[in-house]
Amino acid sequence: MGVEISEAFRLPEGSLVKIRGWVASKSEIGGLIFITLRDGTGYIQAAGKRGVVEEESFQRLKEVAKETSVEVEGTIRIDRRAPKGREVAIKSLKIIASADKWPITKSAVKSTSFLYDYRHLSIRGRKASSVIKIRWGVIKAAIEFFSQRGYCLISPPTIVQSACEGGATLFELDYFGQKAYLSQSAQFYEEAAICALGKVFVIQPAFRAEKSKTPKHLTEFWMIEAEKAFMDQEENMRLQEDLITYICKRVVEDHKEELAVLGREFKPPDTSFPRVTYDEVLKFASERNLSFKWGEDIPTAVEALLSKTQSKPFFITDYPLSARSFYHMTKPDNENITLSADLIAPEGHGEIATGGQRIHDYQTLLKRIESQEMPKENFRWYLELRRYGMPPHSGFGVGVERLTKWIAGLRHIRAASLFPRTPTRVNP
RNA sequence: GCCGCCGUAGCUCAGCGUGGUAGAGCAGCUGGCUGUUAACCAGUUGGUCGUCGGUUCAAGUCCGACCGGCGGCGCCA
Repeated sequence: MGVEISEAFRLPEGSLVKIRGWVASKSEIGGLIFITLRDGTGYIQAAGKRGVVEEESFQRLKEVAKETSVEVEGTIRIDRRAPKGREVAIKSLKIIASADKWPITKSAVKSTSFLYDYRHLSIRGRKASSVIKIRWGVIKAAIEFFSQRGYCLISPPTIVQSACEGGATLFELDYFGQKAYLSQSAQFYEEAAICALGKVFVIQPAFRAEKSKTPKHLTEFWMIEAEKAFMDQEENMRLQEDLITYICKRVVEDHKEELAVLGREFKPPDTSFPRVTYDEVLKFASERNLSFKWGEDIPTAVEALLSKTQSKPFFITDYPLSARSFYHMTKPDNENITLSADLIAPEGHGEIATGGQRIHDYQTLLKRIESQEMPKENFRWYLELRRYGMPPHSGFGVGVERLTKWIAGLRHIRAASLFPRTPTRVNP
């Protein structure tokens, strides 16, 4: 019976095993051939000695190329010379599917563009696959978190006509002759759903047609979003703290090995993240000759510098309305400042979440849409929600790949995506 | 959208300043090696020098345009 490699590490010495996997590496020393097998659960060395291996199998072993898929039968042997002190002593080897010359070489790993041109193959690498597993850990933990708190997962459409963010960054498509767009956020649909379900969350892709060539932008990325009725901005920030803290803790518990492969020493933050107001950031910037105008978005350099002074995530609160989308509620005592916050990761990783309290009053929202000269007809249903008992409510969105980038300590967000979509890359 | 850098073998790069018949390492292939961990040793295959145009007796090298990628900014999440 076949065993997985992770299981083979738990079996006693001498166990007869059959392992199916791919040849991750090979080295030949005369009548002794080593192959490293990989099956998605782990790596194990298999050693074939002439005379011990059946002769036909030994010939196949000599010919086998990197990334061939094989079935190896042999016995577990404890041997300190083997990686992790254990290997399979090969008795026989079957070739399941042969492989051409493998293009991902030692020098190829130096070339970002080559690795992403060959992403369909380079994801087999130890580091690439570890990141994908960590990303799964992030999503899995988020599902656990919301599930424990009684949130309902909803799956809104990603083909939409109303834009949550600015219209300039929408991917337009022809929907049987009508204009439609790829969704930038599920937020509007969550707002509709909370009046049916109370508290909801979403895990699905979002699309932004921004030609942003930075280490933290993808044109297609996944968001974890949540929205809750009767929740104010204060409770909203606490919810984000709890979520991020939970995810970090769970990923560290479940993915020690993957983090080690990446050389990442990650300490999960304890709860209660610092809060900095927009005005304090402005002051921080002007003290360092990086000043910007009140009302503008915070420049990358300022955010990065601030982020490097922190050891855990922190909120930037009280953003000016001019730097925010139309639906944000403003403070009761200042209509120029929104009840919203960005959550910034430390070590210069930058923004990982944004949240805020939404306008729940019909007239206020109508005035806001009109004052920003937005196409009212596209927001008809969104506005209409405010005529049928819409309570105060808040929510937020976390970028899955940005969170993964921080936890895994990645230099670029594209490494957190299986097949990243960036302004210069839509294939493979 | 703006600024900068780069396109030469499957990969990483040298060659370009001062124009004159294309180089190295890695990978592959062949042979050797019974404990490799980025193995080692010997041999060897492999080229539309991104594309188009210009200058010149002659262009990988000089000039122009374009295309592609990377890094950063802006915009944004």
